[in-house]
Amino acid sequence: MTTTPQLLPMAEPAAAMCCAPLTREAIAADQADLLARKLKALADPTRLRLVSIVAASDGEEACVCDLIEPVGLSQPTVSHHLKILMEAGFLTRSKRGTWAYYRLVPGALGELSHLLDVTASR
Amino acid sequence: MTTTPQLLPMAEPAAAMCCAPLTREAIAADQADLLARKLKALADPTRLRLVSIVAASDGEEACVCDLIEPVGLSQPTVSHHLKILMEAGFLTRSKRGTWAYYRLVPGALGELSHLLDVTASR
DNA sequence: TTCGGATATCGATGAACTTCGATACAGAGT
DNA sequence: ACTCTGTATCGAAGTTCATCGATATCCGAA
Repeated sequence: MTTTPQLLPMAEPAAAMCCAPLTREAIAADQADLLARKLKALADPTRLRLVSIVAASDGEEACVCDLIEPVGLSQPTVSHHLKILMEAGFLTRSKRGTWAYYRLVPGALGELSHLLDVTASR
Repeated sequence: MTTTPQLLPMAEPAAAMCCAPLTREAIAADQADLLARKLKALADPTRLRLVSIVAASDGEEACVCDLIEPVGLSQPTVSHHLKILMEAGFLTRSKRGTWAYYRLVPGALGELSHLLDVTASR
C-alpha cells in the first residue's frame, strides 16, 4: 500500500465537466455533483490559503514544512487538507527525500473558473 | 418585518475581495475567509442546480414552486438553500403576490470566476 | 373576515467536516 | 542497525450542515 498509483475518487477531471458553463442551461444532477465536489474542496479558508501559498511560492511548489507555520495549524491537519486538494485535482505531490513537494495542477483552477463564468454563456 | 432591506451578513460584495486572484501571491486569512464563505455557498449540488435553473429560466428568474420539482427536495429545504444563496450574494428575491421570484445577481459569479482564474495572474 | 395557497421559519436528526494528539512510516545520516 | 526528521494515517471530539415534518406568516380571493 505504499506506492499506490493514486486512484482519484473523482473520475477524470475534464470528462463530465468539460464545456457548459453554469448559466447557459440547467446542469444535470451528476454534473452538479462533480462540480460541487471540486468547489467543496476549495471552500475552506485553510485550503484556499494553501493553494495560494503553493502558487505564490518560489518555483511554484512548496513542501509541507513550509506550509505549517503560515496557516498556523498542526502538521496532521495540514497534511489532511493537502490530501483533499490532491483528491480534488488541484494539487500534485512529488516526494524528494523525506520532503513532499506540492504544486498546482496547471489547468485545474482555470477550468473551474470557466465553469462559473457567466459572461461566457450570454 | 416584511420589507426588510436585506442586511447581508457578508459585508459588501466587492470590497475586500476586489482584485487579487488566488495565485499571484498568498492571500490573507480574512480574504480567504470571505472567499471560502462564497465558495461554500456554491459547493452543494442542490444549490448549483438552483443557480443553474434560475439562470436558464425564462426571464432569468424562477419562483420557488418552479424549483421544488426539478431538484426533488422538500419545499422547506429548497427555501433554505435559496436563503443561503441570497446571503452569499448570488441571488436576489422579489415577491410578487404570494410568489417569490429569485434571480441571479449580475456580477456575482463572474467575480468569483475572476478570483479563481490562474491565467489572470501569470 | 374567512379561506386557501405559496413561502419562510423552527426544531430535530443523522451525516459530514475540521481539528487534534498519538502513532506509524519512510528516507538520510551516523 | 539505530536514530532523527519529515510526512501520512488513525481515532476521537466538537462543530457544522443538509434534510425533513410541523408550523407560522403573508397575500389574494371569495
